[in-house]
Amino acid sequence: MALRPFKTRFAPSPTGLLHLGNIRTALFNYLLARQADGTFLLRLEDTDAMRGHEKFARALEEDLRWLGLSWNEGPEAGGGHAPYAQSERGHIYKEYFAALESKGLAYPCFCSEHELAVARKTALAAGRPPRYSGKCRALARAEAEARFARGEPATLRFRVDDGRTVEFDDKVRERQTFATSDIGDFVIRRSDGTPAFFFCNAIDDAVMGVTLVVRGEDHLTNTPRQILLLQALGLPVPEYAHIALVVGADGAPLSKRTGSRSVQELREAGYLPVAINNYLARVGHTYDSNALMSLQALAENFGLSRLGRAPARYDETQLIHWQHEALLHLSSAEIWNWMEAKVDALVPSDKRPAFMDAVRANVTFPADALHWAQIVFTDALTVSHPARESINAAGEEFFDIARRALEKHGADFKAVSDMLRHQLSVSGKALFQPLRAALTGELDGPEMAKLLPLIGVERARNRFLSLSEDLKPK
RNA sequence: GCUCCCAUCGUCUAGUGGCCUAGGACGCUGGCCUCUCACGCCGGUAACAGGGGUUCGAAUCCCCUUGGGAGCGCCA
Repeated sequence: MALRPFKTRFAPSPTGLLHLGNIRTALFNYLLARQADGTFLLRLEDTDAMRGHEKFARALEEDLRWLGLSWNEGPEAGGGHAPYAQSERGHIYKEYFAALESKGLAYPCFCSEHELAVARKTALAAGRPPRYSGKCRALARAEAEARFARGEPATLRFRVDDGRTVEFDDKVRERQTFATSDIGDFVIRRSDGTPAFFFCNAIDDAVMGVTLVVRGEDHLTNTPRQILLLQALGLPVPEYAHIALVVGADGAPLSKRTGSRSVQELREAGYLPVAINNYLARVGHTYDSNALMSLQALAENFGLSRLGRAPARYDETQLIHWQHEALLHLSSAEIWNWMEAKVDALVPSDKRPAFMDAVRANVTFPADALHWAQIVFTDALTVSHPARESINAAGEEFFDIARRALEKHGADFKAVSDMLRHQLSVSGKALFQPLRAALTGELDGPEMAKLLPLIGVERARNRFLSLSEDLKPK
């Protein structure tokens, strides 16, 4: 085979939102292409018009771009193999159907769906693999044409002869051997004339010059069929790498039940792309370094040989770890940008740097930032149960003195707490906890010395005042 | 049911016959720092699924069992 430029691809079907498993496959393909300075191709597998929706295609492209997984061939990016949506490539598949038929490698099958379903069921019940019987294999050409003429629907089946083996070297799983007798004749064109997924997928990979297909392990047993198809057509066969699937915390396939979320949901929750990429690149794959890496570094150090072969579990606590790491690397401007408009509206522009400085170590998601912004810059205060207990334990006098300290020293937290310490002879927890509780409604959070000036004397004073009122014996 | 794949701390993993009294990361946890939480630093907890072989020697090789995953469609 002539040396062809390195090309990987991601070929999702736009029938729903992208989830972590999909994205991981996309990431690996992207990383490999980038590492080899090759091409990362995006193709939309929308063969089934009923389920493939334009809006999902757009969402998927947006997700990919957001993660930084830009494709250099495909929709919008262009390239020499357009169109990149299978729904628009019918004429290409048609040619290959014809080629196969003329070589006698494919034949029409008039078996009804119902008939096949029954056969499958009985085979299963009898402990046999549910393969196609080959009933229409030997149909005379004349008979087939007569039935066509009568308007009988037929699928087109690819002929797979028994007694051969198909072998290939999987880049992750190494040598794979399959017996053709385990495969059986399979449908490549549905009775409504649309091409089957298997078929388009293989043809497009070959025709588009894909040299390495990295996909989920669920496609492993599809591979020999596709190889047979490509060989029959004299098309180049790409190399394959089948990666283990990601499963949920319970070891079962990933689902919403097990906490898996769509990329869109993760984005909305405020996860950073670099966090997601670093996490995903380490699920079932390992790097020497535990540091946060850019896509470039992730690509440079990626290796199919460093991939595990067992299904890996999705673990959100590790995703959150990478989110923390990612946050640490952001500049103030970037953090500010990351926090949402809601936060923006609450924080006076001259207080932004101080607010960011005070709060950033305590923030994992924009929602956390919003929470602190509300505490600091709005009058309303929700007091948590433990904070309330701490306040009650401190008592009325505590907050009277706190108020006076504030009036005397202003928003100087150290001076305020010192005054309380001396006048009430309290220190440590008994001193600081009620102060924090009264001022923020929480028992933990950013440094008070930083928060108090932001809250301001007026608002702080009101909080102390209203507590003194509440706690006054009736 | 049949075929294929897989199996190291709770999780992601390092480990390819002696360097393993099994290493790292996340989590959890003790300490320091400290008003708290977080950050940071220093510790700790915790695994070779089970059973047979092979070998001077096995996490590493073989077999069986168990467990998990995938496929067997006119789904993608």
